[in-house]
Amino acid sequence: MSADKLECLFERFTGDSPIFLNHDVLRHDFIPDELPHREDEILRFGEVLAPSLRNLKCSNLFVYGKTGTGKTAVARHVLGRLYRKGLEVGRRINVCYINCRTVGTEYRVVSAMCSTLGIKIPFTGLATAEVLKRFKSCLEFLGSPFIVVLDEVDVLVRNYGDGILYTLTRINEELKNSRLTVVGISNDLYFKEMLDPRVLSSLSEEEMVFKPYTAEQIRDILLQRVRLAFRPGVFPESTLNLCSALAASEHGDARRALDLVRVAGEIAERQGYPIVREEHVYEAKRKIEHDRVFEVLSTLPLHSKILLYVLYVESPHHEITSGRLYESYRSLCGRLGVEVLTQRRVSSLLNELAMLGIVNTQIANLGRYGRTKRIKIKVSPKTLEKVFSEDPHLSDVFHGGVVKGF
DNA sequence: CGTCCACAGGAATGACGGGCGG
DNA sequence: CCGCCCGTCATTCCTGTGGACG
Repeated sequence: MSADKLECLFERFTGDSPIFLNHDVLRHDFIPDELPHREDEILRFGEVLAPSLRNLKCSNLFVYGKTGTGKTAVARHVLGRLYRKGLEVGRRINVCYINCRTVGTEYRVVSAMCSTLGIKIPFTGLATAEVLKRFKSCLEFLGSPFIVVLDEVDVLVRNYGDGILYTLTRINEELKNSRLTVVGISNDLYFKEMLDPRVLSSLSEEEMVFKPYTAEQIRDILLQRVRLAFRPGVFPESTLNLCSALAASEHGDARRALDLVRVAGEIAERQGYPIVREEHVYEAKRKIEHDRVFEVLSTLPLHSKILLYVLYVESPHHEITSGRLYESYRSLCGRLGVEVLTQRRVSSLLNELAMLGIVNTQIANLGRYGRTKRIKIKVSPKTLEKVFSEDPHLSDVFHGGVVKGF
């Protein structure tokens, strides 16, 4: 790119955007003042948590519904309002939102709870029980209510069991001055079956179900955001309708709908169009899918990437058995000068890849010829190639063109 | 009809980097 | 500084399994 073109590019970003008024309202972490078609849910949520304003124990709450049905937005909205109301009447209400997919382990959940109280916790080195002890004594000292929202709590329970939930729901028995309320949010409707009955009964003192949005409801949501986000006349109705229709066909996921709107706008802006057209939406759809997968893949641990590389080379379109995969994996590790993990470990990594939806696996019994797992990759070669070429360990092998024959 | 293949996946254990209290 | 404990990631050891083969 010549310097002049670059200058042009920069110049376009120095002035106000011809497309966007406020790009931020389309981001995931933006919580609008009004959530269309979730008024009832907000009230219910508020009813359950309001007693904290009197420093009373609230019922624990369990929320479930598919992705993009507004669970997180409602929770954060109510939490924010409650917190501000607390300030207004001079009562400290500790609110803590935790996404268990990002936070990941019991230890990190408890330390996140500590950090909303202002306690610094080292990222390793302490027993979880010790961190919990500090949390309890600090909360007891403050004497104020604490509300913790565990978003995607099913992920945590699947990996670590329901021990932490059991501890958290019983913690009130040891607190004299303060109250802990647990709100669990789950995408998985069958999550309840993983819970110990005692945990289930105390966690779901109150329950809410979020239904998917209909196409019309998604349209309303988009309309609200589009008005805030774009300059007048930039985002035509036909484009908006297309976005709602595409999202509604994907189980009424409002988040995906907003992604479509945002990315379509970005594409239009980058290409210098004065309005966002339907073709930009289709392009946005492709880009989102690609970016999502790429993001997941590129943050994978090295050995998982090596496994993907083997799958990419050996059988981009067909299945491979776990035994053959492991053999190829070993030889590639040798070539890369990387230590080789055991078969057992590789098996676990493979299960993680399957969980992420990157590969399909299926156990196959071949009778006399043993039992194996058939593995098939689900990611497009193009995305994989991009991941490999950007990985410091794999780019050499990949760029060297020595794709076959290791 | 029993055997036995070639793995799956659970449990126990170890190495490592790190914080804590004394 | 030391001895101890922790969480995490990996290894080692192990039992389990469905069906083609003999």
